[in-house]
Amino acid sequence: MAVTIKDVAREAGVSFSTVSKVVNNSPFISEATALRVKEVIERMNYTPNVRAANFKRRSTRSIAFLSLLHKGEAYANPHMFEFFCGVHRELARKGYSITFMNVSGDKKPGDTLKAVFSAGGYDGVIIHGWALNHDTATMLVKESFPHVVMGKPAFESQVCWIDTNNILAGDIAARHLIEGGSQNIAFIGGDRNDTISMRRLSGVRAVLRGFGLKMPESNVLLTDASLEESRLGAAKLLSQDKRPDGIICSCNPVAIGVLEAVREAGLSMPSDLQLITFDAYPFTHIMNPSPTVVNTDFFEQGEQTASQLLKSIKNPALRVQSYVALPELIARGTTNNIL
Amino acid sequence: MAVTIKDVAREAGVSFSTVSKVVNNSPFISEATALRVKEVIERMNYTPNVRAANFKRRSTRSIAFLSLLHKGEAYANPHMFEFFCGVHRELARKGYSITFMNVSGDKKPGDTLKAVFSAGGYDGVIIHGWALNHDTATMLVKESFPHVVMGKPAFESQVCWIDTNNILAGDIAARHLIEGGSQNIAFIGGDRNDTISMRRLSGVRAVLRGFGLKMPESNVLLTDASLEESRLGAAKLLSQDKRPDGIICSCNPVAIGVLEAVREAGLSMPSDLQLITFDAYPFTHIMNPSPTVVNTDFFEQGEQTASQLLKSIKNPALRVQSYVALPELIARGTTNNIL
DNA sequence: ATTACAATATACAACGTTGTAACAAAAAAG
DNA sequence: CTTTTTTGTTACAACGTTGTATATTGTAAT
Repeated sequence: MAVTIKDVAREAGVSFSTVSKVVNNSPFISEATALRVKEVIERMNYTPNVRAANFKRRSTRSIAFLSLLHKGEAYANPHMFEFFCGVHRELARKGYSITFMNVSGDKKPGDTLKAVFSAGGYDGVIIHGWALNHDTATMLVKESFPHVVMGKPAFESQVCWIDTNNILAGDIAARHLIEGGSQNIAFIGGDRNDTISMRRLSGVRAVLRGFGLKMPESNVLLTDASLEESRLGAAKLLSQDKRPDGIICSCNPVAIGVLEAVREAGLSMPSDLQLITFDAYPFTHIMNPSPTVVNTDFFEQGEQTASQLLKSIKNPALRVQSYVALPELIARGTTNNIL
Repeated sequence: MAVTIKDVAREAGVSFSTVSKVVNNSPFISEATALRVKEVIERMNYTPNVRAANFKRRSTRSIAFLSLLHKGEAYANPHMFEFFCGVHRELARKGYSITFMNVSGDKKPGDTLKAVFSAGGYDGVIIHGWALNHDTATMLVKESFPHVVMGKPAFESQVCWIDTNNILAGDIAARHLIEGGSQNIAFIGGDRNDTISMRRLSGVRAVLRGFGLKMPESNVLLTDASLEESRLGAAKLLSQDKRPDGIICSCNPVAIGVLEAVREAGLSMPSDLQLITFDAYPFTHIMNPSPTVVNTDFFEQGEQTASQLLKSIKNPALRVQSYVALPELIARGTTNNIL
């Protein structure tokens, strides 16, 4: 049998309430007693029973992290795990632990989420935007359960979310290409369902308008954002009469496809055309040429998300919907980098 | 106030023990009663209080996943997260949840681990070999706490571990190069502290011996396994008199460095020399040329680890130390792939 | 000396389950 | 018609904390 608070109390000659207070650093305990009790705790090798404490305190000091997860996810989507690392660090710093949950096994959407708040095991939840639909979002709001959604949902909703400013990211990308001399810019990315791609595109469009530049609709390729589709699309674009002198890729698989198409077309970057993409992907920096990117610090965004969640656990009335973590340009080999 | 088991009992006209048994699918309850109680549970929207249940049951049905974690980890080490995904799927299937913990913030090594088993919050632990030293391993064994270590520890120990057979992986790599015609094989990898690299090397050496081939010590480069060091090392190796016609790289950063050196030396693969590496890294398959790899399915290895842990939770006497997940050749563009 | 007031320490009732032992009822055996 | 066995249900004591209300002590002001 493990040593309990009562054993310590008996040994130290105090009541077990006192021991509890010492353990929880209550201010209503004199220095002297605290020291004495701590000595006994140390000597008897006492560790509080978290299960009992959780039960009594009605809080587990732990939050749930919900996301979609498939085999190969860590390779396909490392940004999400980097985000997770950030969340983790911030929560750990504040004494919270974090439980990872997969939504992709749900029979009905929202099953896992329902389990999270009804079961009483968690103080809050961080949920990936992809793992949320309109109904589950409404559920979240109605329960007024502490939460933060990673990524602005595609639909209108009252949930608290945190995201990168993708419109601004598009803005930065377009601006960089224009400064580097591009006039005839193309955009290759995901279709309507890919809201991130759409937001980046809208940022791009706004900048072009501002500079009085036109982007003909034939220069906007919305596909499934896969490597192969992008390669084919880019090849067609590059073979046409007035080929673009700047391409903005909505994400890395697209960029890699486009890079191949450029190589196959025998063109070189950045002299013949510039290319820019989003979210630095591991090892792309050693590619030749290495793509210029507009990057987001997902680790930092995770930290911010966690810190926001803790705030709203303390004050459940808090409602935040905001862009954090400004996107940042990393100029590399596929653009003319004017100072 | 949330609805408790007592409310349900009163409403259903049974004792609250009965409700508990219905909830836990005890066989000592008649079909009829069970049905009636379930109806009330449904109607009153009762969900058991996990905190109370955990406390009483002295089990949380949750396990801890300990690992080293730094900013950028998800990019540098996606295999670990893929492993984690596998662990997660298997545990979720069996109704266990999984809590992620970071060891890198420990003041003294073993602090987090100590918290895991003394605090009584977890039924078992999966710990990364890197996050373990000799002392903490001994602690783990002495506590006889259910655990599995990911990766065979570098030191002798009684802990339960699961790993890929890296000696076999080295064997497969060397064999493939020899079959492709290489006679003068080099190995570039991490130094003595990098046990994975060492095991792969020992597999390589055994095969060469078997084929009666020599690998001069000058062909074995043990560095920090970084991209840059490997590039420099390979460049030197390739400029020497009797340059190797086959290079085995201990991991991907090494391989990428070597690929650069080969390109810079104006050599082409696989005609001038063959190259092989380990653990398929995302997007390397689109590189030109794309490296041949001896791969491990980390997802599957995670699943096996989880399943092993659950077994040893049920039967704490179980002691397993084993290689699972056989390495598998993925022949790509840097080797002569003889059928 | 008495009273007032902090500052500390204690007593003890929760918290919501689960598991065990006790019990009742029905069925089977004598 | 009793006795035994089986099956289904109940009563209730834990589990180890925390927080609140209460008691005790020490110090300062009257």
